[in-house]
Amino acid sequence: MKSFYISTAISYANAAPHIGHAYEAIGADVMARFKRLDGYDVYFVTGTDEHGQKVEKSAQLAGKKPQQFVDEVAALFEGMCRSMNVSYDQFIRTTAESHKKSCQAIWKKMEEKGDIYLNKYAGWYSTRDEAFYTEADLTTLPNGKKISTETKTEVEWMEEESYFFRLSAYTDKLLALYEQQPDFVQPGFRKNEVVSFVKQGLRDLSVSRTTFDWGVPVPGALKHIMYVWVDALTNYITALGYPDTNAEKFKKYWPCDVHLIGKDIIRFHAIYWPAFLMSAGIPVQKRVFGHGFLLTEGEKMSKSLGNVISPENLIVKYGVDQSRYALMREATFGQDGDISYTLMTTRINAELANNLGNLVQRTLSMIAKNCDAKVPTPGILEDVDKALLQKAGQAMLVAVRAEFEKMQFSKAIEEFISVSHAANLYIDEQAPWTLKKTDPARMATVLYVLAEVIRNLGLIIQPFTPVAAQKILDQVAVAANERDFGFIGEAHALKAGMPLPAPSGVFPRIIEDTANSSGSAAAKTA
RNA sequence: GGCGGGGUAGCUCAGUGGUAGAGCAGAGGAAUCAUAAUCCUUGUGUCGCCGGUUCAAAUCCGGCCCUCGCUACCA
Repeated sequence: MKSFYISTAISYANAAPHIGHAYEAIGADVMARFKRLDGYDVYFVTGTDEHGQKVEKSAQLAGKKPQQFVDEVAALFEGMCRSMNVSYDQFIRTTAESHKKSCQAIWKKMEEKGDIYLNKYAGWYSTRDEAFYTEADLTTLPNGKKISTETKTEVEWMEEESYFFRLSAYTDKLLALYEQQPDFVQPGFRKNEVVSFVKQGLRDLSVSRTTFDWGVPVPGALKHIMYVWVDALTNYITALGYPDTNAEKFKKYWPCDVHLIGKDIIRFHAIYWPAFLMSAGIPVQKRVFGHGFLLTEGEKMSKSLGNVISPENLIVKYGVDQSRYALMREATFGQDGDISYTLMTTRINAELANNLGNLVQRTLSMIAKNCDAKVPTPGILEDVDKALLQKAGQAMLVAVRAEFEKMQFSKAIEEFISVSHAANLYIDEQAPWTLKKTDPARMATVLYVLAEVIRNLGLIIQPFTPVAAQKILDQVAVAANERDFGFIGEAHALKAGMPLPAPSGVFPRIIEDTANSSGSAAAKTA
């Protein structure tokens, strides 16, 4: 069985999860579910990045021990994933003992390779910004003092003993990697950015700190704490059992098929991480996909603007499946996307409720009333019937699969929504309510074809709306073990005469409370 | 400043040489099985601006304007 390993970035555990975390987790989940249904042995990892100075400080501010603090934050992230029905196989935390061992092991490998050396890290440091600046970022004032051009804060020259990673030695190897694996960084425009960055030439990377304690100690130099990115990136192999490269999971799933991350951390994943892996003698991952950010009405969400759309609010307003669908549908994955309650409500109503939900409802209720609540017995299929079945069968799977390969989830949705539209058109043209009086046998054929289309649609939507999909499949009496994509298409068509349960609505229309359109409209129950 | 994207119907976008397209929103109609859902019809838009190449340009070339991203050690 082909394997497929997908990871999200591990979320930095200094604050509670927000919609961006949910977006990434759902994107990875949709992909993971698709691959499982499409016959892959999938391993899906998400988790939290719990070390570093910021966590240490946030814990202090909260009056808590760092470990207690991250325990609580990690629980929030895990809870968010569960509430969004994210089917991860492992939730990894960087404070786990196994992870420290893994980090120290990869460090030693890089050291053995000769890529780690001790030196001084020196630069212009702003205490207020907690950041180093390069000469180019600074403005010299008339009095000779230097300030950050952007933040206007004063900087001072700092020197700190630090271990360095010989990143400069990997410039050519990385460029060769991007050349040999054209899809290594996606979307393509991100790859261009990465390549042009690397082409400038890479400087060695400071990979340890001595100014705080909350992290993984450098082996043999305990006052040094590993730079958080060495720590964080290594989670992807810790999760598979590293440093035991003979571990069953490691052998089965590494190299990772896709690291799904936000566009802001592409450099770490597309440059540092493969360099670390090459240094440590570990095969590099196959792909890095940087998704965009969610905006609302063209603006960043922020508490001060009061325009924050939270995962919890989405679930309350729309339900889990609909929220997942709206997020995956509204934005082109890879680019920034604009979401708002207005846009999402419109989308959910137009596509899930009116188009797909109503197709299921109108078909199944006709079958319940006119076909003895059983899968109708079809007569000879006409060309229109065959055409629709074909469109809803293998052809749909092939088209959707092609979009998943590119992680173009919104396009994948368009593919099956167009099938649903075709089915609605077919009903209107065939008018089974008229055939009921003129040609009941033909009516049975039409309703059979529709039920079969609904079966295929129920199968294909599972990655996006897993719960609703199960309800639909239950309503057309599809056995629990016949719900993977191998069952899409005519070879596994519904058997006439199977008794069907009473139909009930799956995707209710969202009724906006006009008095408070941005807040708490309720979904009418079906 | 350098490099790279974009600028097409009210909105989101597709369209890389040959009479401008889709979805949503709006308007009209049909139908009535269904979640006031469905289906059909309906788009005269200076295709950012100026100039050039061509029989022919949204599509190629040059210039300009606007906008977005990247331009290393917080993550």
